[in-house]
Amino acid sequence: MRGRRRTTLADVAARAGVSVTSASYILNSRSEEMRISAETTERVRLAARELSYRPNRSARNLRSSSTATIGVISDHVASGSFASRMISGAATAARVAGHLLVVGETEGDRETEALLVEEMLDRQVEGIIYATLVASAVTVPAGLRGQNVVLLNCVDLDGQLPALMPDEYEGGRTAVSALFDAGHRGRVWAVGGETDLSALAGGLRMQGILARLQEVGGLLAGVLDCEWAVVPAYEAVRDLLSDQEPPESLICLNDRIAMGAYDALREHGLRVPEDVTVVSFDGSDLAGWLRPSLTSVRIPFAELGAAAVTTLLDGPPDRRLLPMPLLRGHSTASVAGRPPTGRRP
Amino acid sequence: MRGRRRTTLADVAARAGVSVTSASYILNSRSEEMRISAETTERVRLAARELSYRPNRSARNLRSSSTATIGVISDHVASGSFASRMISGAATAARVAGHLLVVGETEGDRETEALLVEEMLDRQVEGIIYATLVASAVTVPAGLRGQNVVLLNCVDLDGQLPALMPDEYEGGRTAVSALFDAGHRGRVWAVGGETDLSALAGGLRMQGILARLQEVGGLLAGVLDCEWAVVPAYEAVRDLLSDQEPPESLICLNDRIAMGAYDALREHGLRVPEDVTVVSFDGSDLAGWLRPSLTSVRIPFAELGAAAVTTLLDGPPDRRLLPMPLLRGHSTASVAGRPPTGRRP
DNA sequence: CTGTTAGCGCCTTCAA
DNA sequence: TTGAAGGCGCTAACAG
Repeated sequence: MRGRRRTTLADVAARAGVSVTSASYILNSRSEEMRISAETTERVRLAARELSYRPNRSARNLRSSSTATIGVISDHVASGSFASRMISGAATAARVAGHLLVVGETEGDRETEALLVEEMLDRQVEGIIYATLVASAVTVPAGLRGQNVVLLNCVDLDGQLPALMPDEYEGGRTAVSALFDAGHRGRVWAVGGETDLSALAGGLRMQGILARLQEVGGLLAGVLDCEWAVVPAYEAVRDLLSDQEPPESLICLNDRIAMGAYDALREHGLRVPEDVTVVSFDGSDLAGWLRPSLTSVRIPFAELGAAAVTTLLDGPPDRRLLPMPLLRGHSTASVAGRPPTGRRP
Repeated sequence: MRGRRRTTLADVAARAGVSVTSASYILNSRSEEMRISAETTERVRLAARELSYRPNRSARNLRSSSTATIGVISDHVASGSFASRMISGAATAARVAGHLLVVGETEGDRETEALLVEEMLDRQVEGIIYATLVASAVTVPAGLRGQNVVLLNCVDLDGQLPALMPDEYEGGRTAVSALFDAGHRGRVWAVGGETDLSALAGGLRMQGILARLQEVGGLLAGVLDCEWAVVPAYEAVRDLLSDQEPPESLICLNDRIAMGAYDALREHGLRVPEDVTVVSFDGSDLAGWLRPSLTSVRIPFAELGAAAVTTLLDGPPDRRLLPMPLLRGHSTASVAGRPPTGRRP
C-alpha cells in the first residue's frame, strides 16, 4: 500500500518515555499481569492513540507465526448465492473472533486447488475451510493433509477430516412434516430423484422423506426423475399431469424444480396451495420470489460457514450435521386459509 | 497452522552448500542478473524441491512490506449472487497476478467498515476494493483516504477516488436496441421507475432508454413506478393490463420485475414473446430460469471485479464504465420465430 | 560470483 | 516494574 512508514511500537514507547517492552505488554493488555503502574499504562495508551498506532501484523506474524486469518477454498464462490452465503457466515464469525478470511475459488481445477492451498499455507492461515457447492464426497489436495482443515458440504473419501454438512436426512423428514402439519394428506409425488451419484443430498433427502412418510401414514405415489432444473421439472410434472390424476402434494428436491412445477401446475389449471401443496429444498431467494411463496427446507449455508470457523478455532463441535430449518411460505398454507407462521426476511 | 517448523531458506542454502544470499537470488529468479553459475542455480533449485521449500510470506512481508494480497470490502457478499460474482472475477484476476483476496462484509455498518479497513491495512494489503451491492454514491471510511483504493459499483461523494461502474446509460440503450432489433415496434412501457434516489442505476437506465427510443423513432407509452421486486411488479403490470390496451413491449428495470411481469401477462392471457416482448436488466440466473428465458442487459459483475484488481495493480484504465452485455433469451425472439443468437451458459 | 551482515517490527526471556 | 537483547525468515547492501 502506498502509505508512508507507519508508526511503530518503538515510536509509541519513545513518546511515552518507556521501553518497548513495557509498551508491548501494555498494548497487549498484559500490564496487569506484569504489574505495570496504572499511570504508565495510561501514558502509553494515550501515546498509542495520539499516534494512532496499529501493530504491524507482518512483524507479529513472523514472531508468533500466527496470522488471525482463515482460508476458504471453494469450487465456486460465484454460482448462485449459495457459496457466498456460506462465505458471509464465515466472514462474520471470523470477524467476531478477530480474524479475517482469505478466499480462493478453484472452479473445480485440481491444479488451482493445490496452488491455493500452498498460497494460503505460505500466508500461515490458522486453518482452511474446504467447501463444495454441491454436497459430495471428495479427495482433498495432498497439501491439506495434516493441516487444520474442515470440510464444508462435503466429506473426504478416505481420511478422517472433520466435516460439516446439512442434515439432509432430517431435512427430508421436515419437508414431509411441513406438508402434514398444514393438514394435507393424499398422494405425494417427489420431483427430482437422484440423478447424480456424487451428490449426496438427493439420496439422503429421499430417505428422510420416505421414513417420515411412513411414520405419519402417508405414502409416496411416485418419484419423478428429472434433472434439478426448471425446464426438466416443468416437463416432468406436465407429463405427469397429462397421464395421471393430479397429486395432492409435491415435494420438489430443490427450489428450481419447484419453479418448473409451479408452471406446469398453473398451466393445468391447478392452484397452489388450494389444489396442490408444494414443499421444496434450498430456501434460496427464489423461494421468496415465487407466487405463492414457497415453503422450502433451507440449506443453512451461513450457519455452515460460521460453524466451520468455530470448528477451526475451537475444535470440532459435537454435532457435525447442521439442522435444515423450514422456511415457511404460502405453498403449504392449509386450504382453510391458516396463515403461515413465519415469513422470510 | 498446526504444522511443524517449515523448512527455511537457510535450510535450502545449507543443503545446497551455498549462502542464503545466493539461495535467495536464485529462488527469486535473479540468478541470471546476479550471474550465478548454472550449476549452482540448479543445485539450489534441486535442494529447494527436495525439501519442498516454500518461502515464509510473513517474513517476506515484513522485509518488503508487500503481501501479494488485495482486500475487498463489500456491504453484502451474501445477497443474491451479485457480489459473489464480483468477488469471483476479482479472485481469478488476483490469482493470475499471483495475489490472494481477503474479503470482509460490512452489512452496511460504518463501524464494521472502519474496523475492516484497519484490519486490512494492518495486514498490508496492496490495495482495497470498496464495493457496494447497488450502484450508489457513498462516503468512504476515513481510513481509506490516501490508500490504494478503487470503488466498485459506486462513486464517492466528495473525493476523487477511482471508480468502476457498469455503463448503465449505454445499457438502457442496449435494452431498446434489443427490442427493435428483434423487429418489434409499438407501445413500450418501462416497469420499475426510479424509486431510490441513492441508487444510480434506475435513472441512468431510463435516460439511455429514452435516448435510444428517440433515435429509433419509438416512444415510451409510460412508466410504471414500482418497487424493484416480484410482487409489486406483478401488481403494477396487472393494473396496467386491466386499464389499458396491452403494451407491445415491456422494459423491466431488473429481472425480478420481469418475473412479476411474466405472471401478470400470463394471467391476462398474453404470451411472451408472441404478444408482448420483454427485455430486462441484471442478467441474473433468474433470467435463465424463467420461461421463456429472459433477454436481459447483464451487469458485468465478474468483469468489474477483475477490472478492479487490474486497476489496483496497474493503475486505472481509460474506460471507467464497463459495457453491459446483452444476454439474449427468448423473450425478445421475433414473432416470426427467429431463434436468439446466443445462449446463456 | 558468493558470503557476511544488518535490519524489517514485534514479542519475550533474562537481568537489573 | 522496567530495559537490553535475541531472533522469527527473508532481502539486499556491501564486501570479498
